[in-house]
Amino acid sequence: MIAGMPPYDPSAFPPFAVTVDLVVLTVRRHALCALAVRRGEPPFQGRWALPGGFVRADEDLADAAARELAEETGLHAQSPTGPPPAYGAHLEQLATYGDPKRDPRMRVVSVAHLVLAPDLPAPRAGGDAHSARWAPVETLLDQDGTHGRDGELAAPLAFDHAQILTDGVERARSKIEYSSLATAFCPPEFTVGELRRVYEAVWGVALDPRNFHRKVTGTPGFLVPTGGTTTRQGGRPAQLFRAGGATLLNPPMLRPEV
Amino acid sequence: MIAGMPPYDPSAFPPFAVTVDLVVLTVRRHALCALAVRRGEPPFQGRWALPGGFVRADEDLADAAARELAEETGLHAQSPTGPPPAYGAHLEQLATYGDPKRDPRMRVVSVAHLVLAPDLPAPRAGGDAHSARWAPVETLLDQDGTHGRDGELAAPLAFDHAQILTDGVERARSKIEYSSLATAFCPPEFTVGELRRVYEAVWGVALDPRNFHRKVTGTPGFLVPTGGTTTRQGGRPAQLFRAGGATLLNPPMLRPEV
DNA sequence: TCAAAAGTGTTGCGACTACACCCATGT
DNA sequence: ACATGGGTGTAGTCGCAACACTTTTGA
Repeated sequence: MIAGMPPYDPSAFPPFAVTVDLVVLTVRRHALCALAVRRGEPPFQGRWALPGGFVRADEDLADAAARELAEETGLHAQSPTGPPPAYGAHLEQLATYGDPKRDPRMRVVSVAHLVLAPDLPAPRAGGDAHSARWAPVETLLDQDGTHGRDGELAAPLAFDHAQILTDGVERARSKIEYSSLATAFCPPEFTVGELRRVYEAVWGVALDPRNFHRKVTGTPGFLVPTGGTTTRQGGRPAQLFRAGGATLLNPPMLRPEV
Repeated sequence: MIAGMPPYDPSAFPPFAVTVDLVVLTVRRHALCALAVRRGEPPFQGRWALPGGFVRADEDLADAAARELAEETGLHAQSPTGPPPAYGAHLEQLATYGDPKRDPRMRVVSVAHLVLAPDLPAPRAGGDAHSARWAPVETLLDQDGTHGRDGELAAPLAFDHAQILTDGVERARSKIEYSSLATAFCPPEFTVGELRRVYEAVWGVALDPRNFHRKVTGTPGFLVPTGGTTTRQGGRPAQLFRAGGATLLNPPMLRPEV
């Protein structure tokens, strides 16, 4: 790049603002939910949006995303490289959105990041967010308010955030197929049934509990038994597991035909 | 994003330059090759780098990438959405690189794009590139010059371009597994054997010709026979095909174990 | 005693691997 | 004739879907 360009001159390139936006996903009450914040000022005042903010002068993109995440949720994010999070969220870069008209005020390029988090207490409205909440992805993307049980959320998301959220959800849906990332939605210790309900919520399908159990316990490195059991789901006590070291699942989990 | 920020003030956010860098891959003489340009000025003067350049003030990121591609190769790129290219390259966003120190002169955020192109005549050193050439990926990433038959290319790529190239190659390797994108490396009409040699070059493995033939011709929408035949590879005449409409392969092509 | 969830066994099927074998051309 | 690559047939294996069945708790 830059080969043959004149020496760097501030007027030689157009001014850009660079931000990070976050698609923070979790599973609550059998539904895939995303973190949304309400905008306190124009444009799109009063509308819901994805959390995010400016990248600072000497801050890497992933650091900016982790900082915004901590400000909004208190979560400590795990960097893209490295083992699955102990009890923190998974963070990875999603995509970059730079349509010249995506922000009416000026040229903003936003590097979207995807976060997968376990079910958390209500988000703390920390930092500069006027209010924040978890909302089912389906509701946030339901632009017509067709399922309008929650009129407050019926309006479409600000900016191009509906597209960003759609892309993030699709990334999450495909990544849990061939990686062990679904465990990022679970608490540190969890049962096979709880993990299965994560897959069912993210994919929006029903899975056979028996075959699912055999598949995940038979995949080396996916799950490690902790020795404990729990009956918090009712019924016969279930073994507790934590995430194993494997990150890539081979063979992958199979998403049923649509 | 931006919720609660003060009204936009040019001094309220740090100045960024935004560029696009291109990982342009093709298959030449049974080897996966990438387009590299030689830098004409510091930093990294004389070193090889990925092609790229500044995003213009009113230009979308994908448009900037397509413009740079045309300037370097004359290729007309196909946008990410839409059917496979007739005879143009496939273009998609790869990832964004924003380490504060990745360019010693100033803060540059680069949105890397991946291009898959058929084998082309020698690149025209158009635009501002002092010189450009195709080089085997293995050579470009061989930082020690261990395979140093080409001393000129032995030095590592400029900036963080070795990382970007590595990421692009890995994306290409995984995407041809579950999509029909390998056809983007082929001319408009091609034989099953030619397509197989693409997979072999990109993955660096040998595939069974008989099973490969059955698999690709048996996947609906992957290949469409044109009716013609060719003997350009020698031996018995082979049917010619063009890329079909399918973009996702189900079941996927299987990459042999490593 | 019953509901609920966990876990195991078994059968059939679809897709793959490996390889034997035939086909049609250029030299 | 023979080398070269194209293309078909077939047997064994692996992994999954489907579902019958047993286990262990709480109410």
